[in-house]
Order: sequence, then structure tokens, then C-alpha cells
Amino acid sequence: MPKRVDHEERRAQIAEALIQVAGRRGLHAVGMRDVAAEAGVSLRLVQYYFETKEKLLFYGLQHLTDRFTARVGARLAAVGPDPGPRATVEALLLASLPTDAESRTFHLLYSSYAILSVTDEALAAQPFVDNPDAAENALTGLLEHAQKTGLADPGADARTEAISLLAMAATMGTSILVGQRSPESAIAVLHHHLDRIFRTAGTTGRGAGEAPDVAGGARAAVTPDVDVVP
Amino acid sequence: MPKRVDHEERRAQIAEALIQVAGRRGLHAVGMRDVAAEAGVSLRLVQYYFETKEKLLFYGLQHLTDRFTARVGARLAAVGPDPGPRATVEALLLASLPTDAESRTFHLLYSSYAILSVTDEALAAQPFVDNPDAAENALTGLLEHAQKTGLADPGADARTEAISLLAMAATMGTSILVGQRSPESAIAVLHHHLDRIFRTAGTTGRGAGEAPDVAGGARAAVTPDVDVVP
DNA sequence: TTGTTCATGGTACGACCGTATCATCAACGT
DNA sequence: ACGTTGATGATACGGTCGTACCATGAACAA
Repeated sequence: MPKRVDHEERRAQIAEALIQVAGRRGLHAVGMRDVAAEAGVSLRLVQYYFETKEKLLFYGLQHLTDRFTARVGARLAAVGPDPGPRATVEALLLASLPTDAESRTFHLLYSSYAILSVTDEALAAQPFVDNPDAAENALTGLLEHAQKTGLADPGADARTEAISLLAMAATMGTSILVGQRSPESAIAVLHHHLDRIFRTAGTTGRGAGEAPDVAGGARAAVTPDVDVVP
Repeated sequence: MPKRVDHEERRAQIAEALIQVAGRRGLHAVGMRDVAAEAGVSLRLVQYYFETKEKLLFYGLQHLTDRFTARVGARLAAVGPDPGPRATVEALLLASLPTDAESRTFHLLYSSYAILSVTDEALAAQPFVDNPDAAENALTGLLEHAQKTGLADPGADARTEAISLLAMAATMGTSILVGQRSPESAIAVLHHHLDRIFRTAGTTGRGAGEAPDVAGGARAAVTPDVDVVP
């Protein structure tokens, strides 16, 4: 037996290069040679570990979602031990907004893959994510739990609200990406709805006089690489 | 002078071909030869009327938005003479959902262009739509008018709600596109929020016992080409 | 030591793409 | 009638892309 190498680690390295170059120049514009150059290996190596470009793209999507799942988990852990349902929901939603380089890349590439899967049947056949409804179910559970413990409006429809929150976060993420909206205004809109949902009979979830800058004032710069949620 | 031809009409015909083939195979996969074949003209003709592919793509985006603006206008006119604000808002939102072939193509291509504009600076420099906030402003105006006439909850923030409704419609449109959600469930979610907003002190906007099928039951087929909103 | 096998590099091939070039046809002014 | 000019066709060129092929180094078993 000759030199043995950890194939999985090598694949992860190459997939990482794919994500980097695709995040910079667009998924449609990335070629095998670009990936090889970004990873610092030869074209032949990329071919060796991923026989075809299609397989490379599949693995890249998997790697992308894995990395982002881990990141969201870290964010959730960072909100402190035993956080309330609202803090958890808020962390979940804000983690999906493209507010720094990594989340911007994720948002861009995930959207690209989604759009690609509409016309590319091979990609659509792939389980696009492990469970497309995972976030929706998790959020629904959190809201229902908050309702049971009296922290959220018991009259709200937990699943509908969960779908709505995720949908708003997704579109506003894209708006941020294309520079049409500022992260602050997106966060303000989300806060607005969290205030509405996390409201029991007597108390208001957040202070009433915060005047969220929903309109966003000046639009975001084309590339807002500042961390809004550190 | 030789045979004179209406260049603008020819351009529209070719742009239409671009939209058709791009809607079928994806914007990234469309080439000049494909467009020429779809339009039933020679490759040279496409080059003649659009000197470069970049210009063809720009014109295609313009043509796409123009066509869709006209379609939304027709939908609005079709809801009847002097419709209430709620009917208008509802027509506006539902018109943007990909429920038939034409709106599916529009949604797919518009999303493709948006994603493309993130990494393609030439496309980003272009005024992506005539006014990105046109829909947002129109919807905000409608909601404010409904508030003044006592048809909508005066305590709601019109602009925030407008942003939210458009954001939800957009993401759910993509979910429908990729077959992750049924048009019916998306409509149910939108109705839920319209019921919440269009609610005065004493009355409820819609019947209270409609049990919207938000979860969607069985997922949509991969290509739901049936007209949900005829 | 030697031979087998994994790992890696270099390079060529065929296909396609966007664009450019050359040629031809058709119509209107004069 | 005819020449000028716009409209159209056929084809060639350079480049890039994904993939395939051939060669070589490197490590472990025997």
C-alpha cells in the first residue's frame, strides 16, 4: 500500500475552495480549474476525488449546509445557557440573515442551488437539504412551547407564524444581499413581528417606544461586510 | 433604402424566445444559439439586433419585468370595478405567486437575475428594476388608505406590514417553485395575515372558521402547472 | 529489495460558446 | 434602371470547459 490520505478531509478542503470561489464569482461561473487553483491543488486532484463536476457540486451543497448548520448551532449556544424561547427564536432568525462574509456566501450559494434545482433535475432529485422543514418544525415547536408557558400570545397559529417568520427572513436576506435593504431594517421588521407574537395579555414583549427604522434610511452599501450581529 | 423592419418588435420577439428557453432550461444554460433556434431565426440575427450577449440579457430582464407589470395590472383590473383595498392587496400578492406557467417563468428568471446581479457587477449597475420599492410603496399606500377609511387595524405599521407581506409572498413563491410548498398553503398564510391587518375594532375581516390548510397536506407536485388563481 | 497500488501531475481531446468575417439578397431613392 | 444600404445567411476563429489519457512518485507487503 502506498501513501494513504484522508479522502474525506481532502474532499472537504476542495469543497471549501468551491464555496469560496463560487461565493466570489458566482456558482454559475465556477469551473473545475478555478476550484483546483483556489484549493492549491492540480486539476487532476479535483477529478480524482470528485470524478465529475456534478458530484463536486452535490458535495459542495452538502458541505455548505453542514457548515451553516454548525454555525447556527454555535449562535444558539452563544445566546447563553437556558435562554428563553424568544431569544432562541431571535437567534435562529438573525443567524440566517447575510450580515457577514460567511453568511453572505451561504445565502448566495444556497439561493443559487435552489434556483438551479428548478431546472436541473439531477439536483432536484438529490435531497436538497436533509429536511427542508427542519427549521420550520423547530420554530413551530419553540412558539408552541412559548404559548404553553404563557410567554407568547396563545391565540396565534404557531405553524403559520413560524412559516411567516422564516419566509420574511429569507426574502429580506436576499434583499440585503443585493443591496436593496439594510440589515438593520430587516432586523427591525423581524422584531416587529416577534413583539406581536411574544405578547401575553398584560405585558408587551419589548419596549413600545423604539421606533424601528423600518424604511432603512440610506440603503445599504453594495457590500456591507460589517458584522451586525457579532 | 432596403427592406425596413421594426427593430423593436424583432427585439421583443427574440427577447421572448430568450425568456421561454431560459424558463425551460435555466438562465445559466441559455446560449445565443438556443435563443436563435427558439425564435426561429439565425444566430446572426440575434447578434444583429443585440450586439452582445450581455445586452441581450439586459433587454431580456427589461422585457420580463415589463410583461409582468402588464400582467399584474390586468389582474388588478380583473378584480372588478372599484375594488376594496383588501381585494386590491390580495390580488397584488397572489399575482406574484408562481401558480401558472407564465408566473413560474417570471419568478424563476427574476430570481436568477437577482442572484446573478450579486456577482455580476455589470448587471448590478443596471437599474435592476425601474423602482425596486414600487410594490412596497404601492402596498403601503393601500394599507394606509384602508386604515384611514376604517377598514384596517389603525394600530398596525403600514410600511412594516407591506414589507412583510411582500417578503412572505416572495419566499413562498420560491418554495412553490422548488416544489417544497403548495400554492394553497402559501395563499392560506397570506390570508392569515390579511385577516390580521384588515380587522377593525368590532368586525373580523374574514370568517373565523376557515381552518386554513397551512401545513399544506401533501406537498405540491414538482411541476404544478394548474392555475390556482385563474 | 522489489513489486503492487494509491496518489498526483501534465497534457491532450472533443465539444461548445460568444464573437467576428465574408457574402448575398432585397428594397427604395434617384 | 441601378446603385446604395439595410437585413439576413453561412461559416470560421479563438478560447474555455469538462473529461480522458498517460506517466511518475511514494509507501507498504512480501
